[in-house]
Amino acid sequence: MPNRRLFVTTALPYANGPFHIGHIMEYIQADIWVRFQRMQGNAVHFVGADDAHGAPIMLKAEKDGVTPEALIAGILATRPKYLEGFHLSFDHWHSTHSPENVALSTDIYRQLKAADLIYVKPVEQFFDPAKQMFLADRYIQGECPNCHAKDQYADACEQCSQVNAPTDLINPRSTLSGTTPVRKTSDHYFFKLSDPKCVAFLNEWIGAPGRLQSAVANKANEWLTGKGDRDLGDWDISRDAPYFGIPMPDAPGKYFYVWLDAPIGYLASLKNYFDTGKARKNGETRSFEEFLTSSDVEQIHFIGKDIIYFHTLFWPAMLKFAGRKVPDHVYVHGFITVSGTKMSKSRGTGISPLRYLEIGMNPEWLRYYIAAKLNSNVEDIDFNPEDFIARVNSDLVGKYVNIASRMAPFVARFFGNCMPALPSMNEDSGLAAVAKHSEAIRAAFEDREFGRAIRLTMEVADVVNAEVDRYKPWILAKDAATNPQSKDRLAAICASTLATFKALTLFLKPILPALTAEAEAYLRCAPLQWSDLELPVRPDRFLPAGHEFGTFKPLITRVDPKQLDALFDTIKPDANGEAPAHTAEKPAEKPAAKTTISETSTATPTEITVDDFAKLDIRVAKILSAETVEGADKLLKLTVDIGDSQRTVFAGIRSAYEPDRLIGRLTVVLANLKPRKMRFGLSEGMVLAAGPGGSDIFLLSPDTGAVPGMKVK
RNA sequence: GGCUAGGUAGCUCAGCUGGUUAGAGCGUGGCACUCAUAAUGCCGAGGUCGAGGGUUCGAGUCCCUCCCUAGCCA
Repeated sequence: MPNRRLFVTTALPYANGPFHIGHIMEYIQADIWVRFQRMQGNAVHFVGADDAHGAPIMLKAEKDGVTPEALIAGILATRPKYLEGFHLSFDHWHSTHSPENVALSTDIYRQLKAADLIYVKPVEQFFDPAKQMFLADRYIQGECPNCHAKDQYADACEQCSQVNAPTDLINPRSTLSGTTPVRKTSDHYFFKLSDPKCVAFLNEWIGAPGRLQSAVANKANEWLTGKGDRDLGDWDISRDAPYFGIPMPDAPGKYFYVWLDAPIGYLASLKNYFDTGKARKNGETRSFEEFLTSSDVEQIHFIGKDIIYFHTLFWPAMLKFAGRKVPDHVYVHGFITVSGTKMSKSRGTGISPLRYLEIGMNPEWLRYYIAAKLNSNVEDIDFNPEDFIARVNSDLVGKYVNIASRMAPFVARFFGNCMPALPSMNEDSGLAAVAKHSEAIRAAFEDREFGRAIRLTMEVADVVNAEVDRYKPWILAKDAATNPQSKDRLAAICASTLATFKALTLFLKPILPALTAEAEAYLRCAPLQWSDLELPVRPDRFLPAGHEFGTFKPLITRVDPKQLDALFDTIKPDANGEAPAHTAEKPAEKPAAKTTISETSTATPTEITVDDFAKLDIRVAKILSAETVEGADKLLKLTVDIGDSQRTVFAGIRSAYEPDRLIGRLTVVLANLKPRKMRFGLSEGMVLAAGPGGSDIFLLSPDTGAVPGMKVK
């Protein structure tokens, strides 16, 4: 019988694009914890789902010329290759756009209404007459009333950082249609979070010892008590048609705000998991409703720090007053940065998890590295390429795998590839270190202190490597065939080391499922469970004498710095087709300046399809003018004719070309590169050139006969 | 601006309820070893613990002020 029954979720990713590294980090964190729980013999039901509703998806689908359903189905189809690729052991993956979610959302809403926590209030908002829809703040731009900066969104102005209401903006316009929005009133439905019974409940829920990390509880409390500069407000849960979402019952033309049905998607996914029989296969015989209402089930959500508000206030309150089970824990993590810079999808920085897999990098390297940096705090972690290489290569290859690797030849040669008997256990042996640390390692996993778990595990590895050095088995091997004393000592060190290796394999198993499966194959043991390691360690039971090993083969390869170059070299455009702001003119400025490891990049770019290539609008262009740029010693400002229009392009070719020589000549330009604002003006494309830089830069030219505007294909 | 966190060796991070000369890994300098995926072991250098006050017999650890970083403000 399992000791604990856990219902574990990760935050639902928005279905308007593929996973980014932040999603993968969260899933790795949750997956390690889940695998650890399973190794403890606990029953875990680990589910995820796509968050598929809301205006952004509706609008993106419209832009792409597809239905929202087709858009989210396409995204849903991309999920498995990531989940499998990074060994993420979800038991089920579903979508908020599902019958289960409609039923659950509707039901929960009705319960909240019955509990007298829903009311209607007219709200005046901007309305786009062209699109016939209300506009969320992010779709309105205008002039800042304070500093008069143009094209500012409501909220904080980029120039003067004054916070503006959308209705304060001067000359507001809809970014969807470009028209001037009008004010319009409509009824909105509100969830009465400020109701005393909600507040009382949340106070108790947030304050329950051990429920939330202390920093999270502090923050939630601050919101709850209005200790910041704003009181606790009620929650607007309706949106007017047109909206891609779940229709509200008894309210024609109204839909649930996406954030209402999104967390309910946790339950919808679980329900589908039950209804399709997967829960039963996973050992849970009760029905969905029975399971969820039973007090022995722990409901645990892993989320990022950006969505604490929803998960510590609305979500528990909704569940509570809909008469449902409330979350037992919400575990919050920070963001992942890359070389100290914040990840940005639109700027194309960060690491593409797909590219990571495509260029053949081992997913367990990333799992290990992320685990090594994670703790239970809400702290950002940084992906540092040099650090990544050092940790993975020295810990996994140099320490852990090396232990088996240096013993395997002796065992095969002198002991028939079988475990020798372990005569006695020294104070400073690897196994003594195992005994000393195993409980702390277990506790660290439980507490999501993965960095500590790894530190302690590597301490054991250090001890056993030192032990091998003291015994010097390579010297013993010289006369072990004829000298029984040497052979005994050799047996002792082999046995101690291999038993320790097995324990290390167990410790690393939640983090490195595939690698440790290989190690288990070498050890010829059943899948390791935490209970295999009884304390005090009994080598005769943990790894008995006479047990035969498999053939040892290298378990993992080292990270090649060139792979990291390849990872950062060509950052793929994201699903929106937005290319990263790479421009030919400033090769030295790209992040690779910090992230390049090897001097010469010989990375092989991944294959792309014809469709990928078709996204590039490469054209023949005629250079109409060329001039130097004041204050930029590498740049030339070019005006080019690309057939249907003229463009200004800044190109970093000054070191190789005199401006006068360029005027009138033909070259090749990437015309649909996202315009980039530079200090000297807007660059609206990229001139294509080859060469390492300096005086060795060579502009491309078409053969005679080409005219400006011709597309390269 | 208010609030919540964080600022410890070149890098990444530990330091529990205050207690002797502040730790680890990586990197780095030297030595040893050669079984092992040039892996391993030993020795060393390297920190005014963001700054300044205060409490205390004693503070990285508690209190106050300030500086910097990240995030939240629905």
